[in-house]
Amino acid sequence: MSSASVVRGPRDVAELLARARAMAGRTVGELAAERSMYLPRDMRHAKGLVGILVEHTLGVEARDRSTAAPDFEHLGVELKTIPLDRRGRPRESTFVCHATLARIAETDWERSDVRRKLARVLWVPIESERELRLADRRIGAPLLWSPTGDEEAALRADWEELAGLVGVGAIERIDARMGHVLQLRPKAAHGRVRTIGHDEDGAPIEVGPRAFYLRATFTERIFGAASTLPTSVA
DNA sequence: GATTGATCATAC
DNA sequence: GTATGATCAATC
Repeated sequence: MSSASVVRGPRDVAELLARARAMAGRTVGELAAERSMYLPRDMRHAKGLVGILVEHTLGVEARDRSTAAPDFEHLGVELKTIPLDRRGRPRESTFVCHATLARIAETDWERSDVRRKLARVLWVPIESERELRLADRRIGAPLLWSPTGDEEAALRADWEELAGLVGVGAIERIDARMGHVLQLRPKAAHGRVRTIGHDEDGAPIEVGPRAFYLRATFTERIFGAASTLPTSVA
């Protein structure tokens, strides 16, 4: 494999999986060196960097960002890295997608960005103990996942509750404690960012941008169900 | 220790 | 400025 070359997109899911499996056991430092990517010492300045690195390594191509299409659009597969602790449990919630507050009331679960993104996900675990240097973190075995019937029902219920509240102008009453598996949380470069929402009367109001996230308790079950870990979390 | 709200980097 | 890639850090 030549260094820093652009990786072409995988032809099919089998090729994508083969590439992902080939990454397993390698370190973030190795992958970064191949792609001539600089790794900051401080994780504070490296948020999202491993995600981009894995995208490039697997061949996610530049694409239209104006629609919420999955990373591998022609395969219908979304790529997500997920930080795991030494017990194999997710250390963080998982960003799903931006919430289009002004328009969310016009859609439904079936046509939602959340459902489209999560229809099929290639999870790439990253060994992520806090004290482990970024370059030394290893890539784990990938997992191609689609929601089970129960999982989709849970996602749908949360989405409908949250989107419903946004739709009736009650966004200010939503906080991250809502949602059993799916949350709506702030998502912005900094605290002064504002976007347009609507109040109860349909009048435009300025609110902080929000995004959908999967709770760690939800993603933990995904890995628990398929995991080869010696003990699952009772 | 887990969770919520805030924040950081990059592409366009 | 918006959206995607996430993790940090204050708080519970």
